[in-house]
Amino acid sequence: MLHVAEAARVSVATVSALINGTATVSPELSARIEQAIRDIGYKRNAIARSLKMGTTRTIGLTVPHITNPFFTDVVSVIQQAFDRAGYAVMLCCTDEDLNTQDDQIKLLLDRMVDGLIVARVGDGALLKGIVEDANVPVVLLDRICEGVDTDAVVLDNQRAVFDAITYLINLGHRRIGYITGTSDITPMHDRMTGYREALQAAGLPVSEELVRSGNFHEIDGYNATMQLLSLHERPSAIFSANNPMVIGTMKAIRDIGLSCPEDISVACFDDFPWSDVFQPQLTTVAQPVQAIGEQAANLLLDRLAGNRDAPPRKLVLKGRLMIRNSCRPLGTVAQSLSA
Amino acid sequence: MLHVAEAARVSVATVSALINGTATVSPELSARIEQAIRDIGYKRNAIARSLKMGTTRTIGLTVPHITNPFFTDVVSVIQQAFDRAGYAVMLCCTDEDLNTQDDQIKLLLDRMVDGLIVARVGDGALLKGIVEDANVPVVLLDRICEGVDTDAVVLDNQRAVFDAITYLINLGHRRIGYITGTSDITPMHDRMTGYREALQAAGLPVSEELVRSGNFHEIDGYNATMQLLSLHERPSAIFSANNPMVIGTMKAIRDIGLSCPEDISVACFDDFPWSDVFQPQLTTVAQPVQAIGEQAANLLLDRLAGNRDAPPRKLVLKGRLMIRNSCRPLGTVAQSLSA
DNA sequence: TGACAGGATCGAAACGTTTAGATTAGCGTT
DNA sequence: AACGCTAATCTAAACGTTTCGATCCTGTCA
Repeated sequence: MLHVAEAARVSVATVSALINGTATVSPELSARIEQAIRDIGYKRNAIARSLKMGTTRTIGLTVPHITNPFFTDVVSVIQQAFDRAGYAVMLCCTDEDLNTQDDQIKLLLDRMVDGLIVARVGDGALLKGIVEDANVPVVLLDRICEGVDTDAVVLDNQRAVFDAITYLINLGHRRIGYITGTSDITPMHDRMTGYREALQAAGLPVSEELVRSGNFHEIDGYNATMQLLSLHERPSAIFSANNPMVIGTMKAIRDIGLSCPEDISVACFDDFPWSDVFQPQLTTVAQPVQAIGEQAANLLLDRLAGNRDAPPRKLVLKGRLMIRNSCRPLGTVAQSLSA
Repeated sequence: MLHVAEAARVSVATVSALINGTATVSPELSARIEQAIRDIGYKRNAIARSLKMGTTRTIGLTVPHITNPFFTDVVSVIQQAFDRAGYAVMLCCTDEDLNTQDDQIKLLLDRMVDGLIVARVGDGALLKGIVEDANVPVVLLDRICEGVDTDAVVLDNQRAVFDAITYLINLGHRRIGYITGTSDITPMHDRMTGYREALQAAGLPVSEELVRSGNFHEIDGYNATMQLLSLHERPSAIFSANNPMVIGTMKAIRDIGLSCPEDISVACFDDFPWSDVFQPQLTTVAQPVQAIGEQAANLLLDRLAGNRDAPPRKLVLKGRLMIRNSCRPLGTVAQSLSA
């Protein structure tokens, strides 16, 4: 900018005034300055501007795994929303690791992001500190934190799983295997609650041997399924509470020589774009990814627009059971239901 | 930092020296400073540091669509690599739009990213300017630019498609539909060349009616497939040169009442994690995503480490044909091959 | 004609760092 | 006792903006 000012024979203050439109500058100086800008190829340095203004027009976004299609979609929506609003987004993947998450959030804060959208991992102790220090607005995505009072958009996980399990029960399934992620995050906890409640509501026992947990990866789903399938009395259906893990479930079923839905029914949380075109067409609980992403972006943009003091808002969206053909009715349906 | 300095009764220079280890500071001052840092909860402002140092330890990454599984995976790998190296990554999705891409790259440069990884869109005129102005190192990903002389990592697209089409031909297919993306980017161009050459090598005609192009989205694949399937003499196999479009292809096949591979064989570019577990198990050309991401990251990290003057390096990796069960041999194989 | 309002322009401080160079203190040599 | 050397510390400028308040000019009005 100094060079521009010199070339146009004006002060830097005038250049700044013209660029930002913060004061009127005469036509002739404007012309000179604009010419100089073109000649020099000047571009305003956003870092210097950020330092002075105290705002970076950048937000931080952390998710556990970007390869999980649910997060992929949400990230995509959020990215677009902030792009439209003229914000850049720094993306971090925490790989479901608490320390990684802490490091990344610190890194983002060091870089003076204006806001944070976090699909958190672990117990959120650091997050609590951040929110309370209240330097930047943060919105929680998908997963909320007990002690942390801030904006959030989540799914009614309990209800969604309740409905899915109830659907399986109505098909005649009595032994329903359940594969969960680590239970220290709310969605996994709530989904598990939905599972238990559905069984209880149907008067069925909750057998611990039917519940397995893994760390969200395909391999974990594979191992969990292997265990379920080698039970003395194996389940007739399996519900996987997480999207990548269900791939592992399907591989395990294949490797053990069974087929779905003939030998075993499968349903899972989170939809895939290809669910209704490959066989078996998976019955899933679809999250409204578009809405989730947009709402999260809107909540944060609203705070960034200056609405800092409004009380925390918590949006709870509804999942939708997408019934396809990966779950089959058991022969005993009629009797079981009438029993 | 000023506050820390005051609290510890030292100068800011000493605080800086201690934090960065750029000079020795006596044990007693160190203790006082560290205490003050803890008391105040001081965190270094990365923006101010960036301004002074001229480096942000942030890189920009632009891809056309993050929801394309190929890019999802590559982004994930790149993100991890830079995370390990202490860099943040700003992610932009250009949505296959040239103007969007230009805007985003400008935005990234304004923010003084230290480097750029670009899976480009369009003819790359702006990119050429950027690379030539040589302020920041850029590595091209997946797609190269004619006039732009910079680091790049790409696939041998031509060979990969040549092999895939040859495979179909060996199965006995003679009319092979081909669905491409817009041909202004190198991979699409090269893949198309591979298609033509494979046909020519087998002495088959290249019929323009069998070639359809779309804009990379599922719906484009759907429409293109619909057109191919309504041809007077419809193809016995379809190859989709892009990953999301093949979903559209499968939907079109389903909607028209055909099935794969019984009525029509399908293969495509880019692998899916679930390819070998759902039916039909798609035959695909798998790109080495892990290697691509790592190589791209390494090329850029090497430049960032100071190796600015080395000549541009272009890495060409090989695809791998993953043969599954979505392509069936035609009855006429024996005769055709011996003919 | 002189005072003054108002618009255009400018000078300089500030944002929070890093760092070159100056200063100081301590200590062994001669 | 004077000297020089080294290590520790400090002062102040610089990075590229924004912005407050000051200055300058022009024209209007009494």
